[in-house]
Amino acid sequence: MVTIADVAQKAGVSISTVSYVMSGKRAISQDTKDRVEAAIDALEYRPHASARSLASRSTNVIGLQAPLRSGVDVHVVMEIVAGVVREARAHQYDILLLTSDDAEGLNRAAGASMVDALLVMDVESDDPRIGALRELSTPSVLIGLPQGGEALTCVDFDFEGAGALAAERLVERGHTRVALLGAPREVLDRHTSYADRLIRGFLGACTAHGVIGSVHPCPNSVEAAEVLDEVLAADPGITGLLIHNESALAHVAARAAEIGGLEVLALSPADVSRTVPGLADSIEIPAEGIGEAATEALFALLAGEPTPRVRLLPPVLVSRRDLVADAASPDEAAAESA
Amino acid sequence: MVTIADVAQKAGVSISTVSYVMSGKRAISQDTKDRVEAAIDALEYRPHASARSLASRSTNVIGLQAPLRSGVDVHVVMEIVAGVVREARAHQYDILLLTSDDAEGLNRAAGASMVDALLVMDVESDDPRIGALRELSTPSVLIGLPQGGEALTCVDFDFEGAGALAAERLVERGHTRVALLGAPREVLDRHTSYADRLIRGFLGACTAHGVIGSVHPCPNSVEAAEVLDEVLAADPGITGLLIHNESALAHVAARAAEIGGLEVLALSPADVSRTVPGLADSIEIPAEGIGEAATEALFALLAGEPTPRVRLLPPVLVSRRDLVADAASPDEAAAESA
DNA sequence: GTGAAAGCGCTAACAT
DNA sequence: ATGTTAGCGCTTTCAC
Repeated sequence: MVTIADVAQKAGVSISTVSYVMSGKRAISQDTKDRVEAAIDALEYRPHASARSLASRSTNVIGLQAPLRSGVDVHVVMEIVAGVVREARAHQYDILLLTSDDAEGLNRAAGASMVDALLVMDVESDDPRIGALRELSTPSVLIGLPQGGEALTCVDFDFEGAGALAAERLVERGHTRVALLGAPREVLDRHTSYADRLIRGFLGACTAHGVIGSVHPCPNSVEAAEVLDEVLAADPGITGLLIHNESALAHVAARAAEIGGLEVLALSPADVSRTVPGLADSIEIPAEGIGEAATEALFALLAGEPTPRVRLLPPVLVSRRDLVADAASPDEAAAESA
Repeated sequence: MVTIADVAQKAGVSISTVSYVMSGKRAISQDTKDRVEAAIDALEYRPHASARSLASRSTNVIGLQAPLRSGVDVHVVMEIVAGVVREARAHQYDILLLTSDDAEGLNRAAGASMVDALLVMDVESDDPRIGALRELSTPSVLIGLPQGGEALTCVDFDFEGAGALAAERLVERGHTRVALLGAPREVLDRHTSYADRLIRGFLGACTAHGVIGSVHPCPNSVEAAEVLDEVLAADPGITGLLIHNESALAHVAARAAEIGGLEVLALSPADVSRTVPGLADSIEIPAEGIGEAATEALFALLAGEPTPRVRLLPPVLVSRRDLVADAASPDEAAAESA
């Protein structure tokens, strides 16, 4: 293995000079710098990550707890992770995917100094990890917005606002009875932060506008279509729907088209809703943007820069026409909707 | 921060004794061991990962390159990763999710001694990373089975066998013209290893049995149903179908049911095909098992144990009846099909 | 502008 | 059965 001493020797300088050339933490003559860099290239020197982190007390690694369990919208999770990864790479950081998704996993990673910071996904409204994070001196960001989490930095999509926006839109279009077909029962039962907030926003706006809104769990499968049947059987007056379930979306939309007289709004990543016919407007979940924003916030924390304790990405209503235009020419459509 | 010296002092022993108590690498009297363990608990001591890895020359971290790009079956990727994570945790390893998915990313992780081993997903038939891995002394396992990859350890599902099994099954059921609706065009164009092998197995068996088989790329959306229309328009004699595309599956199956006279076989994770009605038999992709098997192989390599250079998980045909029974009572059905 | 050397916290010889 | 100590490869004072 090539060490910094090998580089120093080859360049005819001291070890510390090599270190300073790499870090740029002190002025180096151009000549020396050139020789050192030549030696680094020639030897294909790669600093030993552990040695560096032991000496510098930082790892350039972010710990990430991501939900690999079932029930979650797999697409959304993947895109969030992709956003995290992209932003991390831009800062020369790597991602440690923590293998245990509880509070102990966070303590372990932080306690063993494996990471500089922690990113926690899929936070539940009352999550035991929140307490653990608060005790830790390791900076952290939650992707989600739990009840007692206000002491921590939280980044997420504004699900409450999205629920309200959807309800208002349906009201605007003349519907007086509306329903939210949401996550599967297991996710609702777990009181996943986003599901709770979406429901709150949706029902709140319904109440505010004096329309009747209802919420229904929805399985991740074709049976979702049957849920729609049941919902309509129970209340045939329902004409406006909001679907927040990636795997159910196409099935429910298809069934709604068969039935007729229904307006279906989707809440999903743009690339998912774009492929589903029969939708009216849709609200985009900027999944990759969430991952990016959360990671940005983490770096701000790490840099000691001021960061808002809560950042919610705003919901945007996209009309079906724009969605189609989007697919044809992304740039124009983006400019238009801006 | 609590260090090993703090523990040693509190327990009244030397630091090496503490180290040996933790590693179990030499005999320690029960009394000493008790005192050390008490001190560790009392101080909540966590060994510094970098210090340990610098001294021991191993990190207890596996580097993973996972495809976060589009086109792949997101479910399958997530389940494979879940399998990797589970198996890694069982061995006290963590996962470093590499943020660049090229050969340089592998060189960087290995060169900087960030990982003890590498796991590479989504390998293409002719992948530049194969050469990079071969140069590296870091052990690695590919999830996939590329052309020139035989020098490396490869673990995957036997897609070629699955293609053949599917074709044979369709032949058995009397079909003489069969079609494979597979991955989206972008995946086929990339010559992703699994797509290539599936096609080879499917068409090979067709030829062997003297039936006419064809292969069609399939978009990840409802338009998949239209692909089916086109395929049948081009050759109305086709009566047997194999679908290998998670997001297209439900749509194609639904359209096939409308059309009638078709037999649809699915190749997908069990929990996906289970939710789709109208399927005949299905072949399960044991996604989590792939991740597990690959990680097992990696640990065998790490331990210097002999490992087969190629391990392919065998395809199993599951009849629709068992799928349904499965959902009702997993244990019984498992026993039955065993 | 550069070098020497003292750690960072641990493991694993080499002691006894 | 336990202790002493020399590194592991780097960063960062201090010194010039």
